[in-house]
Amino acid sequence: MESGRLFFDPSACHRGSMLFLGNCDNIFRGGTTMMSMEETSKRPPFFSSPDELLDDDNYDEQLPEKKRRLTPEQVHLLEKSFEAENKLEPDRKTQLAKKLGLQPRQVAVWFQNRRARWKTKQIERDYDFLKSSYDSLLSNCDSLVKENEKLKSEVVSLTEKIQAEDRVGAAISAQKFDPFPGDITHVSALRVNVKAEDRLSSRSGESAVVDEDGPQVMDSGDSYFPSDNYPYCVAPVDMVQSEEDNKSGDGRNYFPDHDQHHGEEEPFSWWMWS
DNA sequence: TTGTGTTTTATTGCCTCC
DNA sequence: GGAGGCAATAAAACACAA
Repeated sequence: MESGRLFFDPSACHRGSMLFLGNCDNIFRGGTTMMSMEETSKRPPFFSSPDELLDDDNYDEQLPEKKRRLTPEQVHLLEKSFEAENKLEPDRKTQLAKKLGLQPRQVAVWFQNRRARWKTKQIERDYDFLKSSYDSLLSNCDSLVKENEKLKSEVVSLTEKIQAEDRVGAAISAQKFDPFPGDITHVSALRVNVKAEDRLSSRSGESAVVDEDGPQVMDSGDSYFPSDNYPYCVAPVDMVQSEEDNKSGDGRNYFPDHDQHHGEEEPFSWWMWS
C-alpha cells in the first residue's frame, strides 16, 4: 500500500494537495477494505510519533480511518504553547509537530480552532461585562429618577406654602390700606375690606366684628400701594378671593409690582411646572 | 441502548500580505 | 502566486438523560 506512505509524507500534507486525514481515509476505504467501528475502537487515539506512524509493524493496525482525538498529553502541551503565543510561526509549528508526533498541518489546525474557541469565549466575556455594566447603570438611573421625583414634589409643596403665605400677607395689607379717604366710593371699598377681614378673622378664630376705625388704621401709611399710583385699589381683595376659588391659578403673585418693588425674581422657575 | 446535544478535529473557500 | 489566517461548515467523538 504505497499510496498510504506517500500520503503521510509531510510534504504532501499541504493545503491544496492530498488531504491527509479525511481524504486519506477515503483513499484507504476505496483502495483497501473498510474497517469496522469495532476495529477502529481498538486502535490508539493517534500515532505517538511520525516514526511510529511509518513503522511497518504498526502500519496495518494503525491506519487512520477517522478523526482521532488528541491525547491529553498532546492537548496539554498544545495548550501551554498556545498560552505562550497564540500564533504559530513555521519553526515552532515544526518543532511542536515533531515533539507531539503530529503532522504540522494538525498543529496548525489545532491552533486555528483554538483561536476560534478563544474568540468565542472572549465575546462571551465581553458580553457579560457589558451586561453587568448596563445593569449597574440602569439601576443608578432608576434611583436618580426616583430622587428627582421626590425633589420635584418637595419643590411643589414648598411653593404652595409660600404662595399661601403671600396671599395672607397681601390680604392683610389690603385691609390696612384705604386709597379713597373722604371719597364717596369709600363705602364700597370698606365693604370689601370688611369681607376680607371677616374671612381672615374667622380663619384665625378671632371676632368677625368690624372695627369702624379700620380705615383710619389703614391710613398709617404702612402700605405696598401708594395711593397716587393705585386710585381704585379694591381689586386685589376681590382677586384674593377669586384666587382662592380658582385652584388652577398659575401661582403667580397678583401684585406684579409687588415683586418688582422688592427687586426679586420670580419665586420659582417655569421648569418646575413643565 | 439510543437519541440528542456538545465538543473536537478537519475541510473549504475567501481574503490579505509579501 | 504562494502562504497563512479566518469564518463557516462537516463529521466523528463524546457526554448524558431517558
